[in-house]
Amino acid sequence: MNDHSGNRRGANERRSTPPLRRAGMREVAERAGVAISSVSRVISDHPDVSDKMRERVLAAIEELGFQPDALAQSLRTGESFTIGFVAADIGNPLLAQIAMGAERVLRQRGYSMLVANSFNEPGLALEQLRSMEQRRIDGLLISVSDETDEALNKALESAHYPITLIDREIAATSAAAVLSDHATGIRAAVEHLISLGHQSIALVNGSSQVRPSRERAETLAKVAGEHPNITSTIRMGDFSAEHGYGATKELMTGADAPTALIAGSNQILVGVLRALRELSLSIPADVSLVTCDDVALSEFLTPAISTISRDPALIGRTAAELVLAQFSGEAGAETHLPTGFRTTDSCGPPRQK
Amino acid sequence: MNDHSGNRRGANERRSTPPLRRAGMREVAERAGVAISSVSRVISDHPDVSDKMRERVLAAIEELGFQPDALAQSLRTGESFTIGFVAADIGNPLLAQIAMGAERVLRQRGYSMLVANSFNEPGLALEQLRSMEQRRIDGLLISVSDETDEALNKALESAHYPITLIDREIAATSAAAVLSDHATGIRAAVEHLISLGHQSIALVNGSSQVRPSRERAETLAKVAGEHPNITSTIRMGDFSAEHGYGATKELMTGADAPTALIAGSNQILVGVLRALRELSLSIPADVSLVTCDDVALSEFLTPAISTISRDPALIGRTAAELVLAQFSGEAGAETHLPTGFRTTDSCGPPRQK
DNA sequence: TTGTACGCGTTATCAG
DNA sequence: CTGATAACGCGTACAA
Repeated sequence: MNDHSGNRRGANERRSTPPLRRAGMREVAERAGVAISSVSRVISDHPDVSDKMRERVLAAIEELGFQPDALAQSLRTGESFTIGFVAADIGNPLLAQIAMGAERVLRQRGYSMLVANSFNEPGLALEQLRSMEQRRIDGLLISVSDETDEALNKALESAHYPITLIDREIAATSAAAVLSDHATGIRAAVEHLISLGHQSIALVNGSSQVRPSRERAETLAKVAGEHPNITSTIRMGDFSAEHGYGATKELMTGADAPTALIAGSNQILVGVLRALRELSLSIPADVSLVTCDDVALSEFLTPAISTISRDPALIGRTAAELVLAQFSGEAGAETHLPTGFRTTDSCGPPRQK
Repeated sequence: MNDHSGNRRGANERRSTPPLRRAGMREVAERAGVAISSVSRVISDHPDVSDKMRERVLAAIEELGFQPDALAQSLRTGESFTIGFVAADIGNPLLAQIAMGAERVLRQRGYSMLVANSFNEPGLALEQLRSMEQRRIDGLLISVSDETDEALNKALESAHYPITLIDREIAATSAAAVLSDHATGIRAAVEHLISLGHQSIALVNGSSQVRPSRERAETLAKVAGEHPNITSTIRMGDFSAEHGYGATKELMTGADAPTALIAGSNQILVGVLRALRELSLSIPADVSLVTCDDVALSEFLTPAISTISRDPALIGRTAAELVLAQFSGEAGAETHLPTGFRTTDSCGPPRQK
């Protein structure tokens, strides 16, 4: 309770105030007049310790402000209680929320999270993975930027620790995965657009090297195919505003411009909106608009943007639970998380020709 | 290059494919027919190693896929090459960007980043701090949610490693700090509002326990005092949409409603906008609006919101550089980073009475 | 230039 | 129930 750490004179040869080198089990053992191994037993809650022993040791620990050295513990036990998190862009609010959700449950279970931003470079991601392995992470949460990168995949396959893929699909891996069910969300959006009378729908998509983009593209094509006279256009690219801007300009100034647009990410949405503004196209009079994933303030746009949404914190929490679950032996499971569609005034009937 | 790791039969008693336990220096030394310390010298670039030695060792390392164990290294050397990052809400894009900026320069210098979200609870932050200390972080980046929390401050003061405060001011600490110059940004905003004819300006502010809110409040009061007949109102609270909503409703339905509003954070802005929408008050006809820190999509609102902005990635990079700089002996420096003001149509002359 | 031996702070095994 | 003691994987004086 009180913090006058060790005011007894003479007992300690060092300058009194804060112990320069933090105390170790050794000092604790001496202070308590017991063996070092007994101290160990106390801090690791070993059943075979007498109450008197525990008392003495805990007192010494308190007086010295002892904190066990996690590094030494890890070296000895093999467990680091550290989980790695690698993603292309934690600056993206979606991923930041996922990371936050994950960190929360990890910490609750006694784990710390090591993060790394791979900036869409598989090479960097691999390097970061190595760095984490050297730190003996007990598990890994990763959202690769390219599911086809051989070197990275090989590293993931041969990893000796549990892995959870975040919205990614890599064939030859036994990793667990949290997968968002993009299909139902985009299907709802597309069907809604079709019911409004749209016949030409375009998807300004992200990278084809990752699952979300692929699933969205496939679903759009599929749904379009289920209805007569529906044309679907897909512009693959990267998850950037630049791509959103360029693709939208091309699409909307081309011969048969689509009457409805779906932006494949919040970054892409920014580009799409810039292009539409520049072209003086209004929503939904000139073109209906849907985007993927929530963005702050989107509710205040005029019109608000229809959104295919999901719960990022839940994704993060689930990912964390999935890595931890693998410690109990079970193989990497695949968990599917729902996706919703919230329609707003950004979707309306297409302009009559 | 090739990955048929050790296909020689008989040499290894284990199943051939991937070595179950990763190789250590010991195996490398045996394989190369040298002493274990020589291996150590090679991987730590010790000058006194013959080329032949280096060759042999590197070959063995390659063949075994050896990676040095960072934990053991840390235990031995005392350096963990790990920096902690503690903040109240990494889900907040501002902090996520800061974290990203920091992680980038840390990694470039060979450091990994351990993150923790403190959810505005000093108690949790302290716990996380302890956890990181046990992991022997070499330094810490922290943005406390309450500069007056005694327990946390005491822990920071007595820390044995360099610290950089992120936009926080704690008296009794020798930590370095990256401080945004909120004063000039908000001064520019307020003077602009005054020049438009506003005489009653309100700040829907964040927590008074942190520097940014205080500096903004002080500056608003000061600038108002420099001009005749200007009334300033300040509503302290927390950095939440709820506070923004509640405060705005009260302010705008009260006796002398202000003609201009400044939102103290992007979360607060959301609440302010909700309240204004509910009250059917239009911007800037009924009330002019300014917010602090950039938010995605704010450029697409009608009108776009005037913003007091700063560069979050730069803040993060600077914070990282500031911790690392302290390794070279120098005391914790204080770096001030600029703040700008971008005005848009959300500011206009006040409605005539 | 290279090898030997000890210690970093813990945990775990084995006697007592 | 408690106490010595050997690892964990590596760095580093020190000796050869």
